[in-house]
Amino acid sequence: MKKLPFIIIAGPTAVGKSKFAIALANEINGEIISADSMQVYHHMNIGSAKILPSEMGNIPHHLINVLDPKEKFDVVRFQSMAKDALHQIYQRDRIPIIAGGTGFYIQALLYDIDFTENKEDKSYREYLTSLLDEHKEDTLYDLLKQVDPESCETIHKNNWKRVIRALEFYHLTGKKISSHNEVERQKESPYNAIYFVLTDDRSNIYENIDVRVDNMIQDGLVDEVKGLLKLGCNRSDISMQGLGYKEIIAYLEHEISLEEAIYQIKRDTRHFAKRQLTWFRREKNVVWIDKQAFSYDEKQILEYMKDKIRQANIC
RNA sequence: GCCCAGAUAGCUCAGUCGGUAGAGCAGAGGACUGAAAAUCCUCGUGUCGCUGGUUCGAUUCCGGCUCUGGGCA
Repeated sequence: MKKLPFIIIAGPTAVGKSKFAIALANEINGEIISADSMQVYHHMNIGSAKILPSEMGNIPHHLINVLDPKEKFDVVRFQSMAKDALHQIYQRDRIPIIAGGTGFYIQALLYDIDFTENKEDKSYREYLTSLLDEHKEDTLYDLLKQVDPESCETIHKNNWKRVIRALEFYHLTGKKISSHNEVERQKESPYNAIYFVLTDDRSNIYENIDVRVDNMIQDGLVDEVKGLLKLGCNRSDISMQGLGYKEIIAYLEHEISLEEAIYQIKRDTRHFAKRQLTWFRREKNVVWIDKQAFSYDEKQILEYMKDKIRQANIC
């Protein structure tokens, strides 16, 4: 049975992924699935650097503007929504192009990682978090040592989110997350995929970020955040943990100056871009596209992508 | 013009009771399998402003100079 086609265009923030995704979609009869944890939300246009409907051409975009900012969004939800979108696209006999910067989400979809094992248990997570609040992180780590010592070898003591998740996983399934991960890691993708990572000279990426953040402020980021607060959003919402949102909230609550908020957004976005690159570097079989190596010639880059897609016999 | 305080890593600064120096931030690398725009780990040699002097030895003490703040005229 022939595997289904699956094209990924990833890369750090502000390299211009969406533009290439649209251009490619036009040429190969594609539709775009966004792999972005913030662009899924309504009312978060400026800070998430969402493309405007007018920029989408006639290309259908999935997973953009589909959730209320009060709603939770995570890998599992992404995976299930993205799979729905995939089925629709295959039914129309078109090619899915997964575009975005959230490597974790892309991985979950590409390898069809299994997350279905358990339901949620809020009270247990709350209990674990309360240990943290009482500064009993040693107790937390000791719990994990008893239950899943292998995980303690890979999860650092200070990484409380992962320590809590590992404990939670054991609590809910009676199995070690370390062995679960071991199994999932072996998985081969069910798709006939090609994984492009668009990149650029580091200093150019950083410059683009600075310019982009300044533009966001000019375009009214502060008002956008004010509006979100009026809708009832607050710091505890996942959506409000996004870059540009948490800092502006801190500014609006008089914790920092606007100047400081802008500085932090730029700095943290730079850190984020760096982390994204770390992720893609360790991903296997990635086709790197350094814009500089193509002298920033978009046509040339597009041709290169099409060649690679043909060579890989994707479509 | 005079007085005072500074001058040390890209930035902000600490320190060396004289034996050539260290934090935070920035920056770099890494991890990540139900918060991922999240969370976490690792990495610090630089004419210690310039120039004389004292000393076995000065970035550290003393003098002069330059620059930067602040004050007095």
